[in-house]
Amino acid sequence: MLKDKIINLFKDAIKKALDAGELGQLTEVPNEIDLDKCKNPDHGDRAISIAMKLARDAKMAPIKIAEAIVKYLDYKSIGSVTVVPPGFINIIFDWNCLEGSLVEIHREKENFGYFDKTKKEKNKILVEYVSANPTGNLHLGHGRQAALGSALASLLDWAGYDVFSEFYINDAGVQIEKLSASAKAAIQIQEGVIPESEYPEEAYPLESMLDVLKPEVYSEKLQAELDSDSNLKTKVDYKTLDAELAGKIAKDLFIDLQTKVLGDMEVRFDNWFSEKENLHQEKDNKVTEICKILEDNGNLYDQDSALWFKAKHYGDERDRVIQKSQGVYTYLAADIAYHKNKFDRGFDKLINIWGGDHHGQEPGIRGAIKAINYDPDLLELIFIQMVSLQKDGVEVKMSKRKGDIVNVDELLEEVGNDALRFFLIDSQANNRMVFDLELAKKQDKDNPVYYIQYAHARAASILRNLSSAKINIETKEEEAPELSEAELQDLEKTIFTKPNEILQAFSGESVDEDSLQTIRTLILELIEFPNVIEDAAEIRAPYKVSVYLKNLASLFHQFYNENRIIGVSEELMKARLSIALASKTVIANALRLLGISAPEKM
RNA sequence: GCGCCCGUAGCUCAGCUGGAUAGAGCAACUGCCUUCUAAGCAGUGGGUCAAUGGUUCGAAUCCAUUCGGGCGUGCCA
Repeated sequence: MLKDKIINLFKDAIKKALDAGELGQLTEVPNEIDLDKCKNPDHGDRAISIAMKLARDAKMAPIKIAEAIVKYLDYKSIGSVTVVPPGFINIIFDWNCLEGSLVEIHREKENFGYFDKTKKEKNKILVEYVSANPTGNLHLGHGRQAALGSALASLLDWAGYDVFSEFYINDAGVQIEKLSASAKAAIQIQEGVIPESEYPEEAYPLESMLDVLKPEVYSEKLQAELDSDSNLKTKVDYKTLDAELAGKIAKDLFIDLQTKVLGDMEVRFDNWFSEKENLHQEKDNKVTEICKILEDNGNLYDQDSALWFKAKHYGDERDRVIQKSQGVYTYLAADIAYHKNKFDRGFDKLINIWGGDHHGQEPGIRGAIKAINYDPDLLELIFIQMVSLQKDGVEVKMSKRKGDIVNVDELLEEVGNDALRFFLIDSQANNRMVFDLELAKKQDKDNPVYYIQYAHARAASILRNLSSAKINIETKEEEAPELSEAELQDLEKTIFTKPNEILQAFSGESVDEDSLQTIRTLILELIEFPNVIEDAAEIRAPYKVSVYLKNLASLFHQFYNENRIIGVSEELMKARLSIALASKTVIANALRLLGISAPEKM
């Protein structure tokens, strides 16, 4: 990568300047040197501000440091540099250098930006996200977690991590009991056994139960259950319906529904981790085991006939109940067991994506991890704040209250996956966001998804048109295509591997300065892609990729408008084509990373 | 009350591990289609970076305090 090359050149220069004793009291080469973008293109392509940062330690004026560094800098292979007060070192790349980077994009194609996994140590990451209870459909909040979580998993994968994604199914405990009561009542209402007025108050919304518990579905499942259970051919008796069975059916239906909705969002997990099956087994119960470990460590105590974990000792604001007085374990107990299980599977890093309203649980789980002698620093929590929906200009707050839920599948149907994912990814996780329904539905330039996809489609259409025959408007005769199929196939070999020829075409033509600057800016942005991935992965921020894409698309449209490709000299055509195709490659890669389609035609 | 998060253009947001003149998109207004997709481009207007103080060569960015908003503060999950 060009960036690494430049940083290394600067490190070498600083080392030489140090050895020559020209950097004052500075004693060592800095570990980190940032390569900054220039806000003003007149300043150059990239800037280094290390001289200002070293000024304090060196006890020298920044500009003197910059001059000393440049004196030893071998910049010939990248271009030219200038030193500007108060101490910026500005870099202007020469064409060959930019061209070399373009060739790299063409060479790597769909792998451009994808980092080698063998180069990273300690790179096994588990990303757990969504983890909705199997007691209802997925609402917009889950949708944001799904979009961001899957985009993050993908981003980390691109950045060279070995990513494993997981959905924790919370299929044990009180919410399942509540689901059972809800499901039983919902079925009995539909069978006329009880009136709707008798639907329990402390139950999940009836409407959401009715969504999955349809007569033809539950009757078949109940009958199947009955048949497998006995040899008697009896009919289902809805009056004596077993709540647990009704709950199990509802749970399975909700898991199926969630799986389908997530699949429609291009969200797939490596593992669906069932709490019930993995932690609450009859034999070798992991939750009781965790309590025993905590007890042996002296981290538990009895009070009011409940078992308490000494969370306060580990930094929480108070102690937490782990087993209620009636003997039931709390959510925390299972969660500790789950985290122990994750650690025991040998990941180097655990990332949990939680709803922002769960942030109060962080000290508790961290404390517990410490209490069972695992390293809480390996656990990273990402909190995703609420999404509110804007409809007809009015903001409707999302909450779990009855009737106020907007489900992901409805949104998917309304705006499509590309727009849904993009909008949900395109903002920082720990900021609340507003989902503008009308904007997401728009299929025009106002909608950033279409704007980006359109850039890709435009690039694709150039390629298509190059190799297809044209009809002359005046003579109505068919003319030969610009490139034959064979030439098109050969494109990469013929125009993309000769670094000294591609961009020189521009200097031979009467290309105006603005157009050249557009091209420079576009190429610089294209080769920025791997850096964007690295930076975004580092701070776990997929939205950086979407922000990058919007900017890149804008630069491409600008380029497209200023530079015709078909109908110019062959030299110029190839030079421009190489840029258009590199753009197509990078846009496609970035969209793929985000789980959004890159259409060839729109 | 305490804890966490947020506050940048009318709206939605970038920029925040300190760097050069604070940027996009939408909305408003003005140009550009006989030429590769106008789902586009070019241009104009729009700011007390919530406020105050501090740190320093330099602060939207870091620190403190204040104000405003959200969430949390259960033997719920």
